[in-house]
Amino acid sequence: MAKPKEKNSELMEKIVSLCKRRGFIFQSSEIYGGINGFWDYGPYGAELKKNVKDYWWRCMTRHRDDVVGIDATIIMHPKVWEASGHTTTFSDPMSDCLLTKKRFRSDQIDPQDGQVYFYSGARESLSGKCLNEPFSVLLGEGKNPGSAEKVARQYYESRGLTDPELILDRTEKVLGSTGYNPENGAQLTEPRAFNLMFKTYVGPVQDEKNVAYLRPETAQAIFTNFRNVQEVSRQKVPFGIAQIGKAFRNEINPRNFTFRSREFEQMELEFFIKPDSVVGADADKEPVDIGSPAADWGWSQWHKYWVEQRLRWYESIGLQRSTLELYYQKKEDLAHYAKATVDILYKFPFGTEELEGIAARGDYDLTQHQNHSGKPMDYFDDEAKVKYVPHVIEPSAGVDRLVLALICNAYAEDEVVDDKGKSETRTLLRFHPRVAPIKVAILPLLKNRPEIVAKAKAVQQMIQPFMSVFYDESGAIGRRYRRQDEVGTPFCVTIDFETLGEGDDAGLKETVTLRERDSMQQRRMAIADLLPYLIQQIN
RNA sequence: GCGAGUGUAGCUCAGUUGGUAGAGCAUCACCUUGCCAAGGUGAAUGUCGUGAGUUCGAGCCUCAUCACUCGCUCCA
Repeated sequence: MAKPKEKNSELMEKIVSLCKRRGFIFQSSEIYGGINGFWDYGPYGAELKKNVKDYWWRCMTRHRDDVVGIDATIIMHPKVWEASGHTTTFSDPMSDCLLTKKRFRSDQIDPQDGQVYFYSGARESLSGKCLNEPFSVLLGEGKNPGSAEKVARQYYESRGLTDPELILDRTEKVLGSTGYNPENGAQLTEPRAFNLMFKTYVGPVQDEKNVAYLRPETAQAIFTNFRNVQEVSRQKVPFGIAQIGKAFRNEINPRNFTFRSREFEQMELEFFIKPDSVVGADADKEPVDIGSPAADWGWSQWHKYWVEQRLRWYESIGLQRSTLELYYQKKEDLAHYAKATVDILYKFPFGTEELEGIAARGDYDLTQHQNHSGKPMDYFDDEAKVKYVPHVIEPSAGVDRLVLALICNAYAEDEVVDDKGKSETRTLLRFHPRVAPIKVAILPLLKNRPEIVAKAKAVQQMIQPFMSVFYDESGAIGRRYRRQDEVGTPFCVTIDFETLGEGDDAGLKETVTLRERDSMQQRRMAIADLLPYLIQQIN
């Protein structure tokens, strides 16, 4: 099994290298040695990411009657995070075993009773070298005292002493201690808080009263704005509020390129629905048509609907269903308030990992904010003539993860055989035209023919207002095609003598060669048809 | 956070037992080139991750630090 893994990490290295080389993704603050968990997007990466966000926004808000968008601040009132539960759940106390270095969540260690052996240090019997480092071991009831000594000796050996003689300070009976490794009795470090939220201070004075946090998710601003938005948009439940924005988490260990970053961007929708009791929904009933919402849908049907909507969306930007996996979170793993959560995973080279989570969260969030703020979050339903706190379905996607998935998915190495029969590798990114950073490259066949160059520039100017265009006149035409392949440009347009009406076939005047990236096929197209064709391809 | 590994030009890497740095590709200019890269000529490029130490002298040795990769851990 080691072999495919190695192959995958090689693939990942090639992708990372391409990202750097062609200007998709750079390490943040690189000239200062970089900073762990932060990444920048270069020219092509920024275009790609922007295309992804724009397309999500278009599909989720503008193309729908029942979703509106907001754009909220990153820093919010600290009570927001108390209500959401992040202040408590995002700071787990952790302790490490001094001997094995294994890490424990302090609140999950079973309390133990027994005798604690306190050592003040140890000395080497041969050299007399002394180490005055205190260490203690908890000996469970009815255990051989020798085992405590054994653990202590191992500890001092790990600190560089050979054949250490223990210096016992004292022993003490304890009850319900969580300060020792339940597996070997070795002392744990003091619990340290692992606060996953970035802390900052509002105002110039750094006082505990001014503490605020950078949001760990964008969703909470949707809940806090629920009443405002519902009123001004004149939306009726069911309806949704969408938002795209930065979020921050002090990840313990950022990994896998941009996949787990400390600063990242989310695309979140909170879709508010009527409680099942109001519509008389049966959670076990399958929706008749998963694509068309019905009046009697409850949380279960809406949840399935959004999973399907999101899958279709991923397909529409080139992530085939075969590259995705659905993970239905197990009951015991669900947060206590969640009714169901489905993760959409992508098969990355480094493993199958989450792109988006679609959670049915009941009325937990609005109720929490209602309780903490004292402001009503309920909604009067004109049709049903009842008041209720809406329930919510939350499709929450990571933009940076998706961008990385799109790059991984697009990366391909083709074997191409040239006319001399020599085979070579063609590296390309098969981006869907919708997300490709450059839509079309304009290439004059020869750069030393002013008429061709002038015509190419005219074509460029015609297209430029409508999409990202790249003009390139340097080097052989084949090389320029390959350069575009490597950044995923779906179309190349070449201007030649025929375009000018100077070729053998005068009928080709005002036509260009349109070369398609994936098939490398070329065809002749009238300049007049070019723009409508391209616009249709990228929308 | 722990353990192991890596860090030399934009990228991939070479650099002998310590003697003030090289290749290929890429880039730029000019020429060439009539549709799938790597033809010619020329040019630019690095405080060898960063900081300290040992040394007459460090890319090479020592320590620290930062970043990346892998494994553990973590992942509301």
